[in-house]
Amino acid sequence: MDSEFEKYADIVLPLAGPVFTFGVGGELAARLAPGHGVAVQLGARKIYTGIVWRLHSERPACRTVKGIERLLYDEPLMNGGQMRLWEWIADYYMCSLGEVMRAALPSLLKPLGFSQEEFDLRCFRPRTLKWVSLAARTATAEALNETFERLKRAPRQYEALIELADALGGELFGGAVPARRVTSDTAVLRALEKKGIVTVEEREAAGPQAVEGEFVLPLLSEAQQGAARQIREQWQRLDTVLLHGATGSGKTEIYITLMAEQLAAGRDVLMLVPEIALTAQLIARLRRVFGDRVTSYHSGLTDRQRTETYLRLNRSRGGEVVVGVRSSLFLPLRHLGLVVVDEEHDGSFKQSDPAPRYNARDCAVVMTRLCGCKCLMGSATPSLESYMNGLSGKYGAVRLGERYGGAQLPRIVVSDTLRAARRNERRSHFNRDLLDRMAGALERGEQVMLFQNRRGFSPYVECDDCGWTARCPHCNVTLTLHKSEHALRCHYCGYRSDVPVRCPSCGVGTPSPKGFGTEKVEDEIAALFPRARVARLDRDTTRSRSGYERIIGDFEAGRTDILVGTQMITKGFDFSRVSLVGILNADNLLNYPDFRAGERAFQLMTQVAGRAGRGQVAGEVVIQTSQPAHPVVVQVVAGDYEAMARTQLADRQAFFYPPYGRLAALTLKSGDHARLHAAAAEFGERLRRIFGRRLLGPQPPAVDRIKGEHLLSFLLKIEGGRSFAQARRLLAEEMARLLSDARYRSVKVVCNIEP
DNA sequence: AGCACGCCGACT
DNA sequence: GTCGGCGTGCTC
Repeated sequence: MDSEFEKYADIVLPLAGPVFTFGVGGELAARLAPGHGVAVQLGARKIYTGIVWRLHSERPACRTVKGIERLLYDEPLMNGGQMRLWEWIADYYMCSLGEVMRAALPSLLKPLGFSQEEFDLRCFRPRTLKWVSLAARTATAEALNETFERLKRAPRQYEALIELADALGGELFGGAVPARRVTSDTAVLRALEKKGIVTVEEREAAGPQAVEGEFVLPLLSEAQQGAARQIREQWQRLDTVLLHGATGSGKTEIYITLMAEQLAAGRDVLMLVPEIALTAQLIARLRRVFGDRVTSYHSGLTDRQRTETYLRLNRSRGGEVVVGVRSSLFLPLRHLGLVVVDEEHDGSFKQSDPAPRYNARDCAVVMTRLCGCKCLMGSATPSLESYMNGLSGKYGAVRLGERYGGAQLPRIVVSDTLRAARRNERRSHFNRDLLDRMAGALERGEQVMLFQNRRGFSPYVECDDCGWTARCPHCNVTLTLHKSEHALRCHYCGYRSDVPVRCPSCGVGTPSPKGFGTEKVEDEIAALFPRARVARLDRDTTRSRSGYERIIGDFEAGRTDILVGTQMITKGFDFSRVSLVGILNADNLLNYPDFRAGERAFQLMTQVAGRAGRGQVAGEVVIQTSQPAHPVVVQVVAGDYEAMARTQLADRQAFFYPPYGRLAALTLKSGDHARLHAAAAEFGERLRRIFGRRLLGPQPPAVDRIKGEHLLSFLLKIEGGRSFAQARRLLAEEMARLLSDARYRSVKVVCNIEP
């Protein structure tokens, strides 16, 4: 096998490991190019998909070098810009190219670990259609007439031939039509083929074709036109611009206008959105403007659909509009002119598990350099990182003030839960302030949204006698009660158990639900407003894609009056009949133990508040909290983003948190508690010798046992001005040293860059 | 990812 | 005595 190849190819395989080098021989040597998808054998018998990364003539230093099995597609699966992006991600986020490959390619394009025969079956094959044409010797008027004579005794074939002649019109020779226009019976077709009357060929089913023609662009208000003009101006000097515009100020119309300009120049546009949740309404809107050019890409599609999209875009000649979640960053658009990152502050652009732990928003900025495109970020509540980049001049910054279409910003009321309780103005989890307003809104035929940042019925159950709480056997967390399932569930590992009737600890008391989640809110609201139609939107009710669409559809059409939900309801929905939004418990947003808690609480509350009063009715928002004087609450009420940014940035600066420093979060995991601690102590000591006080930890994270593994974490803060690249290099060296230590074999290390 | 290799527990 | 559990390490 190892007959010394003249050429070698570094192949990226979808594994955590390094690239492997395979030999290139025979006719492949002339055809193979970087970016090509190939099949290679790894180990004794399994076949894997790989990407040709680099061609060279250095024989790797290993015993045997295998040859590449075969080329999978004639065209390379990715272009140079894409390859440089993968490399940047692997370097910056400290992962392998193989891990990037896993995130980047739909799985039909990367079958892995199958036997030869199985592999061929799993490989993507484009859908084909049968096309029929007249065989050469039948393709004249006389020959055809003779053939009809011959077929008198086969009426079905006769009929099919008539259909074919009809469909071909004058073009008897060389013309072809889809087989189903001729006959629906494949036996008839086969008979005709066997007699040599027609020829049948498989043709790849044509994907959607880009349409030409004018776009019907939205009319921009004066403020919007001004913003669009400023963005264009800023793009003269800078690749990335942040558009900071209040909810409902009409950012989407600006995106559309700027997107259209790119399309007119023959370039592609990519629009990144936080979740599929958001895409439906947006896609519909974009389709009204750009028609069939719009393609969506998200996890709700089948693998085949994603693969078809990938391959179609790979061949596209420009003019594509792609709307998608973070992984659409990897789609092979060759003429990328603009990446729009909508709701850029949203945390779901960052993948936290598994590797690559990349942030698609930050990658979009890098892509401006790698692909020569522009980036436009939009948010009503920009991340402090982006805001700061706008201030410092690294990004352009454009502010869009007023609400679109004359709609008023909602009035925000803070309702003190402790005071309400003291005055006996609280029924279960609702202050009278909120209930009265809800009653009013419902009476006027308006809709209400209630936000509770916790799913399930109650986050824990506790014995009233002895204080026992139900806990997960695999994770160090309490189990959440899901009443409709009659089960306790772990939100970390999915463990389920029955709800105990008697306390398993003291055997006397009864465990009762404490705290509240969306399910309980739904229950109680239904009891308090028996005539209202209540629905719930969270991860539990949207397991199935149809569930999600039904709930949203019902609410949109007014078949539901009150919608209770988690973060899911905060994102970009445009329901014109919602006049009241309630934030049921702002406390657990404000008290979240994280340096971003303040920023996130502001963003979340502002985003939820933005759901109210988007139509003609004025909107109102009620925030229930025990800390009405909390600065973040005050800033939300005043709609004062800048004040929030000032106070939060002051805190960040004092402790070198982003944007004044960069973070790497390290987590050590092991089933063996003692070994974990020993490894962490040693690892920590070595890192501290390098990084000094820039290293925090080891400390147990908020949840220090997940799926039976104990966790310890470190946080590395590299202040601005110090080389983060150098820090990552040193960190990688220490991680490698820890991994190679035989004593700590069972310990795993996860590194999350800019968590 | 898959698989072979290797070292400790309940069975024919 | 062996079958088999999964922890560990390697695959060009």
